[in-house]
Amino acid sequence: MPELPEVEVVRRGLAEHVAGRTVTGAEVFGARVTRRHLAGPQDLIDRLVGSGVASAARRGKYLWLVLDSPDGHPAALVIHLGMSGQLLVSDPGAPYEKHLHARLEFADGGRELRFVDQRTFGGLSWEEVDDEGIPDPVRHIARDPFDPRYDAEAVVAALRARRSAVKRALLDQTLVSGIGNIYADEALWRAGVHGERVAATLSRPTMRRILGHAHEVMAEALDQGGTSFDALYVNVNGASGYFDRSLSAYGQQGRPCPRCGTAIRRESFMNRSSHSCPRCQPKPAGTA
DNA sequence: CGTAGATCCTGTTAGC
DNA sequence: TGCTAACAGGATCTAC
Repeated sequence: MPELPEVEVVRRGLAEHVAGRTVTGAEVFGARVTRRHLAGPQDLIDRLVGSGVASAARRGKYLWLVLDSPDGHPAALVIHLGMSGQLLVSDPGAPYEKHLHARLEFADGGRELRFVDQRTFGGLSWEEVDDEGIPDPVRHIARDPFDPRYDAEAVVAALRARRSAVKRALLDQTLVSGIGNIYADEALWRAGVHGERVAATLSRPTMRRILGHAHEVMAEALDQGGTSFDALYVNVNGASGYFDRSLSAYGQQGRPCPRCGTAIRRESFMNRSSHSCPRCQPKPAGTA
């Protein structure tokens, strides 16, 4: 599942393969993938064709291509991969993938960019950007731990202001971005904190430690090219990452905790699965 | 505003 | 063997 490290791997692929090129053709299949582009697929195509791609940017799990539009107004093609979205750099004429939703052709006639998404939780939209270069729908997303202007102490305070479970707070992209279910479970395991503890009841140092582990585990995953275990996530060349071999808690139910040997448990929380060590991460009192 | 829960989607897997 | 149900989960929406 694409969380920050996986999205960053894709961003780097776009910077390498797409930046500096000019869009000369675009095709969108179906309307769902452009549902966030309210003016519809044809309007999106019209805006893209003729635009130059200046660079590839990211905040949290949001990704965008910075465009040099013909009219000179700063704009971006915002891409969210959702759960199963992939960006592929493909040879023109390669057979269409089953869940191909959009493709972009470039002036140099080289490899094209394809958006493939099995579940279509992801999508594409053309957006104006503000004077800091942030596209409209990304403005409410908090800075992620890799942002040079990330303020760890401010995030600690924001999380500790919440009365909800600390895992829910970690997954709230308006407080800190980039963390999804996998890295939330891993960070909480490393910190030895159960995700159902109320955020506001955790000490400042504990919250600092959880966030530090989140940053650290995502950095390690990025080094290994991201996490993937069902081939849904791939980078722009179609290759998967290897970080799933390094997971300690997520998806490890029944396996021994790498720290104490107790079997990792799996629980349902927020309509998702949560994984933790019963010994290292005791549940707070009063939870079933 | 904060909080909690439902919802979108489809391929794969578990269980009867 | 063949069917149904559960499962994966990021972001948004609704209700309170």
